[in-house]
Amino acid sequence: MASPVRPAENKTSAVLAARRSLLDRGSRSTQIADIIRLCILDGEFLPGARLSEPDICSALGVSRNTLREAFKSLVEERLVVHELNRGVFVRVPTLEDVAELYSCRRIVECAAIRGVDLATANLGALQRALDDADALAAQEDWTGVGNADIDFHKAISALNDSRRLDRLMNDVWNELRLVFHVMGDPHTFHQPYLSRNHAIYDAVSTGAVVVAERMLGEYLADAKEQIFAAYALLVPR
Amino acid sequence: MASPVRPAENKTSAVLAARRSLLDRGSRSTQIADIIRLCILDGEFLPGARLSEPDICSALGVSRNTLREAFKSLVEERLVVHELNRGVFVRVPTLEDVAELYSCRRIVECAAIRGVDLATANLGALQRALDDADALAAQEDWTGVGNADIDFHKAISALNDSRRLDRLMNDVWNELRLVFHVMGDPHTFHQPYLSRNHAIYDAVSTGAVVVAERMLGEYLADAKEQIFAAYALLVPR
DNA sequence: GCATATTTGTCCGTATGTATA
DNA sequence: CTATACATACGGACAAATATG
Repeated sequence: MASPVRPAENKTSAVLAARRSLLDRGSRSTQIADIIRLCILDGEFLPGARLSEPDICSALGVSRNTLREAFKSLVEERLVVHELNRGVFVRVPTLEDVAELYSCRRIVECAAIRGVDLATANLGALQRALDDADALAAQEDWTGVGNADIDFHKAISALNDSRRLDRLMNDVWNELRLVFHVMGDPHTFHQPYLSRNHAIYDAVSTGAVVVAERMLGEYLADAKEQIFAAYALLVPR
Repeated sequence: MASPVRPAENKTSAVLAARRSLLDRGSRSTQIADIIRLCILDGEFLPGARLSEPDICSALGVSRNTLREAFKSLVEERLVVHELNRGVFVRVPTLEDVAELYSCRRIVECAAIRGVDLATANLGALQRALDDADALAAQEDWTGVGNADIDFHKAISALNDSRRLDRLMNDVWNELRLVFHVMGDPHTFHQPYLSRNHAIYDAVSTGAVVVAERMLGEYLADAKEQIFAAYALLVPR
């Protein structure tokens, strides 16, 4: 049986490993897409902002071809929109988008709860997200609480055990981040829901899946209503 | 009411209209992606096939840059896979992919049935797909029956009234087409399920959504089992 | 195992069309 | 309306990786 760590063949292996961590992630266009994605999610590029090809090319030191390949990926992820002959812009989600985002959450998260098998399911990620949220709430780090809330609900979706649905929900949360960026102060929205996450977890972990699914459905309906009302004041139509 | 053909303002309008029909669909890379997508779905490029840049460039008369942008979209749609420094290949779905495909179908289609509101829902598309399937079955056009089966189940998903989920399921069906292409004779799988589609429709349209959802769940479990068993003989692992 | 040919990854220059100040 | 800036698309170039004989 192979040892988990092979003896180094020569002194370059460390160097190669270091390069791996940078280059193994894929082609340059993939790396560029990763960088721009982070800038958008962090709010450095806000919804509606134009992503100028010449500016970003010179800033990142890549050619237009490479950048345009990166844009294609981001368009498919719905983080940016491409207007023919006008360029690429960070997406500004519509009210309808918000409604659909919460439809997705309801369908996928509720299906995960409903289908949970306590004999095989690993609830550790849920427990961990709740612990994180509690600790961060004690420090009054509400941004951290918001992120832990997201982790908790991503962990719920992950109970479906489907890489494909994980990817869908990742895209959903990314687009919700755009919504939060439009609304300005994002994470205060999550704080009041912390105790409801605890209640949902308790219900699931004790096998009361029907109760848990109902609570989750109400949670999402309330959250959607709150976001929807606030967002309606900020976007046209 | 506007005439379907507006009076020509000048002689160039016809030329412009002709160009529109080609160009209005988006950038050239988008058009190229559309063409390649159709080739893959039609089985002209089979799973595992390599998509050579020089070959396709010369065949379609576009530059490599444009083609590579098209590839990026198709990668994101999961129709092709990109291997660094090796090129682009039509995806060969794994057994696990098949399982996840049917997980998605179960979750999204069952949610659609469960959430249906007969007061507002439009079941016309379901009825139409069933009528088509019946007519085609009478002609023993089993490929047509298969396509009508797909239409019926896409129409079920569409009851969720979410563009986002429609897109997800479109990608799911595209990937299932890859599975069918690997299996050779695809559409005979659909034929035995025709009567079960009728039963599901009857249950939904009479308001028996709980019954309908159970029947749909069993339908999908059976279909998954059949495909899974056949596919396991054809792909490694 | 090696030398060669092919293919990919990336950049640059440029011509053309489109949008905007 | 003109001028400017920008996006679109092409073709050529070269290094690096891969496939082939």
